[in-house]
Amino acid sequence: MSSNTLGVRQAQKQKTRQALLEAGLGLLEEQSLSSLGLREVTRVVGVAPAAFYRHFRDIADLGVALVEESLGSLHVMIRAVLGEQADAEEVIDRSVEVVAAHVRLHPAHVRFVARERHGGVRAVREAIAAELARFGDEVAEALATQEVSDGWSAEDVRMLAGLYVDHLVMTASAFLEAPPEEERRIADTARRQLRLISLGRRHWRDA
Amino acid sequence: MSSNTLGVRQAQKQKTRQALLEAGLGLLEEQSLSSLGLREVTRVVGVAPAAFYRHFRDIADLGVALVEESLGSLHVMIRAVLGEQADAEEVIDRSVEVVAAHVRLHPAHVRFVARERHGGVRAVREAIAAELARFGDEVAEALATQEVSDGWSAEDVRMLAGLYVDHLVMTASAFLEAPPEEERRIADTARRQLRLISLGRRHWRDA
DNA sequence: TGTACATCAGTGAACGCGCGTTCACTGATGTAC
DNA sequence: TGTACATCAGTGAACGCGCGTTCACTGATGTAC
Repeated sequence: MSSNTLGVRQAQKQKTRQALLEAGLGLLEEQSLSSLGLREVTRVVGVAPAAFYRHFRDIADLGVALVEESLGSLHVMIRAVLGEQADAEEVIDRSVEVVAAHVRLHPAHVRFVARERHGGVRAVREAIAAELARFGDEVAEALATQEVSDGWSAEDVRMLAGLYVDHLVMTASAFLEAPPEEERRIADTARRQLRLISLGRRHWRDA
Repeated sequence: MSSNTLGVRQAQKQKTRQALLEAGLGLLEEQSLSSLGLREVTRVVGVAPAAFYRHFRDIADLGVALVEESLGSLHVMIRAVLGEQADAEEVIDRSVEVVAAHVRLHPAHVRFVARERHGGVRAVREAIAAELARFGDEVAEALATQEVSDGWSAEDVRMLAGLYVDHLVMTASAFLEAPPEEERRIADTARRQLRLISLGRRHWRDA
């Protein structure tokens, strides 16, 4: 075993773990984490129920792992959008496009986060809250560097970031639940809402 | 049996039905509807499991009944706040107070709506969506009568109403999850967010 | 008011089933020499 | 390179348990006369 590759055993273990995560995510499209069964998950993967315990303490533990997998990618994505110095209108258009694309690419992850954000498993709720708070901090950081934020208190910038994060989650979940023919309408509403928020932002200092 | 009172039998049936709803709501504080068991509910009420079927077809059916109970009262409440012609700042303060009071008074109902809005039971998700859409329509109606909305398209007013409804649900759920000492901070953030939205609203026509 | 019959909310026993967890095990992979 | 031993991911059988649903029933309430 070389130093930079996993041994065959480790690699196989990771593969099984990943398969359990994917099976769980798939089964969660039609139920909540608090009703997901350990045997259901292992049945889909094709391993014995007892094998589950080699990877997770229980289903809640698997849920926490899914949180990291689901929200890890968001950071990079939105920072790329917000980081660019561009016209406000362009940033709004790109943001909504990025959200729509993300939902199309990772529907199960998005559903998982929306569903379990207020779901019945405390550990998972807390993991999502922590991850979204971290995400909000990053958005705030990006917003703070923009000209429009001159003279804003850190608290106010963070409040605005919270508004954006909540709006993002709402929009993503709206894309998810809607039939394809409603996608344009949802994107349009999301853009107008962002435009209104952006307008309020530009007049915040004068108020 | 007189014409305006229920017979003893009907009255007793309603009492049991209500007890089942309350027991279900109580049990949902620590789990999701999709894992709630019919036997759990009847056990709390103290009736035989089979008695459940005299009132609901299954647990999803009980969930739909809980939606109506949970969201029926909102309409009256917020219309009272928005109906008054008052200073924007006053309306914001009163709105946040009303939400905080509602959460304090009906925490279980609020938790239920937040949790099952994106939960694992389709019929309940759809019932909540329909109820919130109806609520959004009412808010839009109230907004349309205000001076600030002069020159707004119906679509734009509805978009703004959606923003308010989502914000309300988010704020209610934030109050719910937070410890008492954070209530002031949450209320403060909610007020500032509403202030920013209100600001964007006032400048919408000029944009 | 009194009687005879109908209704129906709630009972309690029974059913087959899938659940989470435990345990000693197997056999491929890893390590030391 | 070859050998002897250690590790440990996954097995398969077993357990006790609570689940949703069915059914014929009981007895209080309701209705007709």
